[in-house]
Amino acid sequence: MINNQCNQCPYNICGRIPAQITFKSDIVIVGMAPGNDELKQKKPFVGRSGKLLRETLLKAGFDQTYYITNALLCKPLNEKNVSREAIQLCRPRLIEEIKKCSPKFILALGNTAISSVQNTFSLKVTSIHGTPIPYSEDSSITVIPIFHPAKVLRNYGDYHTFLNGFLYAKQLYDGCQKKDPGVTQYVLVNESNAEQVTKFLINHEPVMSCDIETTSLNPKKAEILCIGFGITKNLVYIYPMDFLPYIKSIFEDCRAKIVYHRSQFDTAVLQAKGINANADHDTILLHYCLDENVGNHDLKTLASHFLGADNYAEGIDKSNMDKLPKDKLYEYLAKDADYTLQLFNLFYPEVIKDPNLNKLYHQILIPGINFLRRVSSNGFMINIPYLKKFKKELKSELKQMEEIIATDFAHLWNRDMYLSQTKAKSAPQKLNIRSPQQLAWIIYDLLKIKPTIYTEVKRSTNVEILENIEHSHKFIPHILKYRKKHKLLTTYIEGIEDKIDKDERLRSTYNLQVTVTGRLSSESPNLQNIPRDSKVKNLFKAPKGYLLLEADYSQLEVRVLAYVSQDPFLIDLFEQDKDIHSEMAAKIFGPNFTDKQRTEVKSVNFRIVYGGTAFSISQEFGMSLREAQMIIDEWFRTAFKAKEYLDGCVEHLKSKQPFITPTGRCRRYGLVTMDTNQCNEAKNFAIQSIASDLTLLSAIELESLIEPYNAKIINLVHDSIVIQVINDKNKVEKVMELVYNIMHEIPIKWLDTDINFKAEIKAGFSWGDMKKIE
DNA sequence: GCGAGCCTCCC
DNA sequence: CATGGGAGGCTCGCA
Repeated sequence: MINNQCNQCPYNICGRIPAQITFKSDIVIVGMAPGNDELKQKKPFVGRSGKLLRETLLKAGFDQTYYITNALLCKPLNEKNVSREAIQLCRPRLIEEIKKCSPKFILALGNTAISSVQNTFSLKVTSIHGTPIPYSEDSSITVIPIFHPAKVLRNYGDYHTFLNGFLYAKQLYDGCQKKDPGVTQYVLVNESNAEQVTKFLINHEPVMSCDIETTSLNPKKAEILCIGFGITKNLVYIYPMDFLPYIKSIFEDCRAKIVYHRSQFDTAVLQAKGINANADHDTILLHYCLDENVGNHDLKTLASHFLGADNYAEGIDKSNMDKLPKDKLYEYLAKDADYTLQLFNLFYPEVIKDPNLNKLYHQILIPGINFLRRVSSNGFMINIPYLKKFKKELKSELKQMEEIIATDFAHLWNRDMYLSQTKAKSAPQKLNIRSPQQLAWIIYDLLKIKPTIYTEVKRSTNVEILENIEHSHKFIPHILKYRKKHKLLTTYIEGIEDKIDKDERLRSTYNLQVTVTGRLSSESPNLQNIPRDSKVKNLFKAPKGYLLLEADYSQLEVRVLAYVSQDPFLIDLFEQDKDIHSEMAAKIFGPNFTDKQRTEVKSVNFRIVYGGTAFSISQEFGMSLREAQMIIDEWFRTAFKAKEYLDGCVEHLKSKQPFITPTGRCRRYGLVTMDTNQCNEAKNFAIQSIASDLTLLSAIELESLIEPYNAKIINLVHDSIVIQVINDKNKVEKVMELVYNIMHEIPIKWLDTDINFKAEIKAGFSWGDMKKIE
């Protein structure tokens, strides 16, 4: 099938699959391009992707009568970035092939296939996955975009979505109706109907959706433009903001439960306007219960996947909604509210029929999301004069260091040599010290330094490598120092400064639906990765007249390991409140262990719960593999039940059954690959998950108990709770006692165990200067 | 302007 | 090949 087009194609030299014999088929499957296996066998989809594709087709109920081809006949030079030119050149051939098959459905796998089939580069598989669209060449044929199986093999969490795509395709093939969200109608509230509509909404039962449109994505700055209430499929009532008293009365008196999508934002905005809104339900959390694998639970994506909604948000800028004409704004709001309610009616029955998910949703996620909104709203006080001073210092130090690069190290940069010796397409006149590519050229090509350690990234310039070659050139330590300071300035000084509110407080967004294990995530800014360096932590302070308390669960994950494995050695250790690092060191090295050995064991104690290997330990401490292996073997010989537990997790993974924790968390591995990464994840899941839930549950429980003592929770970091409390001796003592007791009791209550969970409390006026309190 | 890749910070 | 879970800043190539 070589034609004139091929002569112009950049991939013409790479080898191709020859023309296939076409045959009539109702289903045509279009992939991307051949890989090595495909080229060898001269057939599309014969490798790992092909195996997964065939298995999934079978699982979805498709028999063997489909025709498989690719958007490209040749192997691309760079699979991650396929040339648009090549797609267009190969397209006429694909169209011809499809025509000969005369299919009813085309399954387009991945972006390259979709681009070719639909003759456009604007469709992305992640947003239109599983949404049927008419074929660009013949609208009587339906195209269904689905992930490329290679994507699923790289990220097995996508398997659920992938399988759902095929299942839906099969339903359509069998003649089922397309999903249809219906036509959303809205009633605009005005002077004449406000009274009546409000009364109607207040008496409506049992559930209604609520969504608001605002002028900003920051709840503190956002002005509400309009509020919509969805009461039944396709029917939404919209209040413009002139009706605030009516709106208020709905939130105060309504009998229905209110469902939001990403309730933190809407309820925070309403709270800022003096409306006491709390989330009864949240579709983002419901979907998270049903699928912890997808990181994105965006309303638009869910509405498209589950309701068959079109791309109704196209061209709408969420941060600039006041620029939108009113009719467009209302239509958009109405759809958001309508789809939220429709999704709720779809997801909620699914969640409550599973006792674990039901418990997780009602007892943790819903109380949790309202709690986290309040933690965020409390905010963490920043020492602004100190921040300004710190910033100035760092800026001048960085400038000095850049000048040294420009003068003393100028000879290390040769633009032309760099361009000719690397694949770089462009390069600056002066060296950019922040560019890993340029740095790699200097280290590996110009200076020809050979690091003695291995890294996953080729020609890496990361800390490990730089420290390894620190003495090879005086330029290297300079880079290390620069990187450190630059990180400090950009991420922790400027990144924080940008986000301080008018009242000198920093408010992070805590997400409850991001991680697969149930840990929280924190963003804008991330308050969970503030450097331990006290110089940075001292940016965070207690307000005047207040004190900071920080309560940490000590060795939380090891204690959870003791719980899940019921290991007698570990349980006994915690029961007797002994120092786990010393006890373990004594078991491994005998009673006369050195401080260095204790440090090594301490590190192993933490790594064990992540599935750490002898290799990584030997790298960290520069010991032999044999020595590292000995430590691990002895560790597991001592805590043999822990070993059994971790091995059991791998067995459980093999069984393809979900992992479930006592708090109702569920980890489903749709595609079980049994690779190292997945096995380690399986070992770690319950430990990390239970540990983070214990902290969250303790914090939720504490919130109302410490409130009478003028104390508020202002941050959470995985196993620690940061509290601000009025600086009054009696009140501080009372709060500390409560914290200590609750953190001890929550595991007893939730895990039904007598394993001794213990908190450690520190106090201070500044986060970088906290002293342990006995 | 966007996304991938790299790097660095946390538990 | 070789420890799990995150956020975010920067560069660079592409559109």
